[in-house]
Amino acid sequence: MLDLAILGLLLEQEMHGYEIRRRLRDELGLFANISFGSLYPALAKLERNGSVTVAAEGAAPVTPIPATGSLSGERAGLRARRAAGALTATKRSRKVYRITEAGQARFEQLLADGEADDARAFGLRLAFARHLAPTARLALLERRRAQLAHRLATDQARATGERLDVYTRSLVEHTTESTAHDIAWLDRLIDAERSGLDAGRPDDAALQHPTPQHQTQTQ
Amino acid sequence: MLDLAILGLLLEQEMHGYEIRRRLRDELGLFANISFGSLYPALAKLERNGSVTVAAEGAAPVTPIPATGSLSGERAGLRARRAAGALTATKRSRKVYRITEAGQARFEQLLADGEADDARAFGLRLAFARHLAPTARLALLERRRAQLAHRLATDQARATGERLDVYTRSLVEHTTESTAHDIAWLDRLIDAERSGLDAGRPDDAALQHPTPQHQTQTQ
DNA sequence: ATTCCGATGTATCAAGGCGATACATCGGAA
DNA sequence: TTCCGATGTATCGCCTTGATACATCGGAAT
Repeated sequence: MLDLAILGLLLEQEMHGYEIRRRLRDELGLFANISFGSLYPALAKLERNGSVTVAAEGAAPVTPIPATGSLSGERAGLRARRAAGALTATKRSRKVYRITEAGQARFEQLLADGEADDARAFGLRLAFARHLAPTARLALLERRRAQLAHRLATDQARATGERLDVYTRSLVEHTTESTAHDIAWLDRLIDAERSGLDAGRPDDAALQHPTPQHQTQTQ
Repeated sequence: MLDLAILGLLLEQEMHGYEIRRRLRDELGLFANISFGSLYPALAKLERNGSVTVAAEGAAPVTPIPATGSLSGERAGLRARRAAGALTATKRSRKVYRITEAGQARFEQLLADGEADDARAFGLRLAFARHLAPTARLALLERRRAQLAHRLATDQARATGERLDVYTRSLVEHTTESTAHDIAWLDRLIDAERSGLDAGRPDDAALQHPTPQHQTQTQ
């Protein structure tokens, strides 16, 4: 899940961890704050399995870590070292990540494999929907719509059936409205998507069966 | 977080784990499916710290299985007993939990301590809002409103500033709309809450704010 | 009638996300 | 000068999730 976000960003340009987080927060808005406790392990894992490589930067900070038995080393230590002019005058440590071909393949697989489309995963996939084939894009939207429609049904059943106190009832009703709102939005997206399909490839649009053999694309 | 949900349900009546899950799913709708991997550890922890007690089970008219001479009748009950090889053919194993006074105190503390009001936590607190004092209830709503107002501001900035592709833009815009919708809902709840305060305790209402209308006090 | 199956019920495990914290460097404000 | 906040990498403990295992019960299909 986080892998998808990371690879999707690296697809456009290489960058380091901190910036991945910033982009996710400032541009996508998806996931206000990805925690570093998620981000760095994810990057390490992606590097391990060959999806990304490190194009090192700023020379690694050589200062070998004193293998913390006691972390009591305080800022005093830092200050003293700097004052003493102790070197390690290295650059800022920074690891710039670049996506590999294996990583691109992994990205496409994660993007298409539509399991578990919760709100987060769906939002993420939609944000990268431009990398999907038109039919896959449509499938994504319709899958999500089906899920929401199902949820709407159970929510409405709950709202009508139970005897709830004022606050719970208000919550349930508002949840139902929100879901309906989401569905309406998806319907607009689906319509737009279908129009695009009709315009671009009238043959495919007319056919229910894909038959992707003779796609004379105008791409 | 889950503790709050569990204690809140046990407040009304004692029940066992599976039913807690069912109630959360069917009645509250909050958290479609709380996983057992969350539920049982949480119950164990609550029992350990004295918030709940187990009103042991197995009971019910049993018909203790006229054993066919073999061990087949003693498969019942508790794993410890099985390990010990003891016999006692009890009923289905079922642990009914009951909230203690310490648990009630814990519930009230969790409900009031409004840290970290994400959508889940807020929904949960609202579902139990009837257990809050009117002023605390109002505070809960206003805290949530402030958070959403802040988010709306940053979302709008994002929507106007960046150059985004069609899908991302649609996502951002829809997110913004949804947040605005949520805020409008909260405003209705807040107004209703203030009316209640005014009617019930005009003194308190006078102390709240000079103006009956709240305004966007973000930033 | 017996067998099979789905609902009920408790429990654990691996994977992963999150918040807090540590460590480290730099530029600018006080 | 000193202190502070932004940038930057990394780890730890806690919690949630999804999958899985085990066990029992009532009813439907054979």
